[in-house]
Amino acid sequence: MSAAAGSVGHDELGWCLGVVLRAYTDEVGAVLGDLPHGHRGFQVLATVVHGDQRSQLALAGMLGIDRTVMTYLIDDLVTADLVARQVDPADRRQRRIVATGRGTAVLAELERGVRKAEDVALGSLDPQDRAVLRRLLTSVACSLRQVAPADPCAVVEDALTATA
Amino acid sequence: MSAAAGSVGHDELGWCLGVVLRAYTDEVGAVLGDLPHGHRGFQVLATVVHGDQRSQLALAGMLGIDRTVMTYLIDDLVTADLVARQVDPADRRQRRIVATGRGTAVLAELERGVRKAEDVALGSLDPQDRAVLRRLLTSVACSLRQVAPADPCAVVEDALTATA
DNA sequence: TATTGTTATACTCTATAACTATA
DNA sequence: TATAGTTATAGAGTATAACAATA
Repeated sequence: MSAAAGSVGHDELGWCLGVVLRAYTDEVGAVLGDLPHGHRGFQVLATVVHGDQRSQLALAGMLGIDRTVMTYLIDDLVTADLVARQVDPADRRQRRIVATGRGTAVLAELERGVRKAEDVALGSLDPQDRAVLRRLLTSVACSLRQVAPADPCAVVEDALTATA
Repeated sequence: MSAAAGSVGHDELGWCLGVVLRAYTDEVGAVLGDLPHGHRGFQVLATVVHGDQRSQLALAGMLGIDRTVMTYLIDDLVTADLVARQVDPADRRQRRIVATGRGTAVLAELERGVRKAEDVALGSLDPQDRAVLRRLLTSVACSLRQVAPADPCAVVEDALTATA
């Protein structure tokens, strides 16, 4: 039973995920600059702009962030004039989070840089393998979060066509 | 520009990696039980047993853990009688970390459970896609950490043969 | 002088519980 | 009573700097 034979060494999902995620946060962190709360603030902003989940609780569930943390994140995004809180008229307990004009513009700018940073993190793969990896990861993640594969995760099909 | 068209929503590497890593740590955490420091303690133990990097600094570099944290991790693994510190005779500044007999046995047992937990986290993929994802992630991670693809990352080839 | 490991400190992220306002 | 959001607190995880031992 040699070192390369079994489930040993660096063939370990946790190690791989950790290494890649660290590379991602390092690369993306440099792109995001002074955005409040770095890549987590970015994810919140992106979900607000592109997603359909807009209550703080729905955002927290989608991003795997505790609802108590979401309060602070959104506080600082509001202070930075990137998003705003609106009381939901249908249920006055809920706050609908909407992007400001500035927030939408800033996000569009940041997303270009983030996409480049992502490709740097995956730089050792050729474009085809990169697309396959993105597709598989997106599939697993959407399945884990039980996101309807119809709406936002139709992106999976985009990755496929981009590969071909 | 629909939600599914551009680089939007859940087609985002950071979100995918975070979701999958969270699922991994949840599943694996249950398997590891009272192992000191959970999945990080496991990774240290696995690297000690299978890897060839054995100084604390080398372990820290491999696992992306700060060297000051590595001190505490190894302290507790030593207390649990899973590893031991030995002064390197060739360089008395360094400590060589070696597994105890109990550490080796415990790791072998845990690795079976961890492998199952990993497959649970990737459960939505069929076995072939799962192997492809493992192969690509391992490739990226080894490249990022500049691990010699010869020795431990020859596992990549194992994943390929397992796929075929 | 540089490196390995240790210790102390602080900062970020996260988790829990108590509180409010609405339903 | 139950839920959305807030606040306060404590716990992990991590990063920085200062220190001892060794090279």
